[in-house]
Amino acid sequence: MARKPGSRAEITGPRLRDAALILFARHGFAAVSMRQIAAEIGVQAGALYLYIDDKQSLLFDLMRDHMEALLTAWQDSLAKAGQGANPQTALDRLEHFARFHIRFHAARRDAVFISYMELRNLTPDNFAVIEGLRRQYETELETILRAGQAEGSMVLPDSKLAALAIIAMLNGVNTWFREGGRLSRDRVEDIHVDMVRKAVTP
Amino acid sequence: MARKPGSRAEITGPRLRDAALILFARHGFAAVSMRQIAAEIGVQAGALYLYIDDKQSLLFDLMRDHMEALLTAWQDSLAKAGQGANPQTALDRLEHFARFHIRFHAARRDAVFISYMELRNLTPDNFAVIEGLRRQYETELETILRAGQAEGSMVLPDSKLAALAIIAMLNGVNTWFREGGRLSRDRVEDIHVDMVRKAVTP
DNA sequence: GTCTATATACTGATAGAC
DNA sequence: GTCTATCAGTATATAGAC
Repeated sequence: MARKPGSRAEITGPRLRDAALILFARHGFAAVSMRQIAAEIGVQAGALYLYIDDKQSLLFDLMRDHMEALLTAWQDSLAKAGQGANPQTALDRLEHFARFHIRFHAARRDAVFISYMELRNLTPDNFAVIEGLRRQYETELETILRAGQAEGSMVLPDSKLAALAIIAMLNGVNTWFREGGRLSRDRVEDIHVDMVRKAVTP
Repeated sequence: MARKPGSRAEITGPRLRDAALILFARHGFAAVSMRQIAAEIGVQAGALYLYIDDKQSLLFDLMRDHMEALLTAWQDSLAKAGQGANPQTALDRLEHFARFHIRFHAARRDAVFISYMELRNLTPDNFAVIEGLRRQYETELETILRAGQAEGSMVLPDSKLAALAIIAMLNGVNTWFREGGRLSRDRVEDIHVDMVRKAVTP
């Protein structure tokens, strides 16, 4: 009996992706071998190729899944916020975005890390796809900033640049925040929301 | 004659570091082979080991040199600004820091990239050294922010967190700014300075 | 579905000729 | 100072047994 007792195909695939995500985030895509991933989930290296085409498409799938989950979660969050009867101001929507961004990314640190750090390990075609998804997300914020300018509640010399700067600031949280540290997640969120609001108001 | 005509030891060492910096930034430390670096500067792989101990210490040296250059340049910039007779407000010093940060980093994109991205490829000992230098730099900004609070010109719930958030925002410039793009470097600088000032003022 | 075994190529680093 | 040659180890990916 070659098949290991208790082996189950329907869970090996997801476990492979989970293990790869963690290992890529920790050591980097190029530094992780297929053998390491296989060892992590208790199979031989050859068995991985039942679930993936090659190492490159494994990385690409992880990044695409993350970006699509991000965009979907944002749309869901928007829809939920829109259910209330009262219309939101652009500043409220900016705060909503900032809190969503910090929370979503804090819950998926490994995927975030990979999606920003391993872009250069994608083939040009795969890079273009991920880059497109990232732009889509940036545009969501930019739309809010433009609305704020139209309202007059925000003053921004360049809404595209402001969007990038705000996302960069919010992403910073991901590089150093640890649950259980000096500041609670809520406190970190509040402080960032405050700085972001002030940065865009007259 | 084994030695290549025109070979000069005094320039091969620096050329090795320059080539490694570019290749590591472009493809990642783990993805770059010693042979690639050697090919880039026109020598054989074995010859590299006349100038470095091993691949790890090559990475470490690049990162340490960058961080030390950053700290030295900041001290120089501070000294130059201090030569004027009039004392600077904390907000002026914050603006000075922001402009210095953007300019210094824009001029050394590859070194910056490596120093943030390849931390996980350092041995624990080497990591601790680089981390210490990075903290030193963060403390420079934090000192300015504390002075602003003492003056009353700034309102910050947490100066350490504010320092990290500001640096994160300023670092964002490095990931997308290209000379000759839609916005000039001065314009990008001005917009960031404006947002940073507003983010910390009451 | 997973195993073992293997093909082919490349890795970092060293030894010794010149 | 740089070369060639090489070592021992590892890489991705595949073939075929069970």
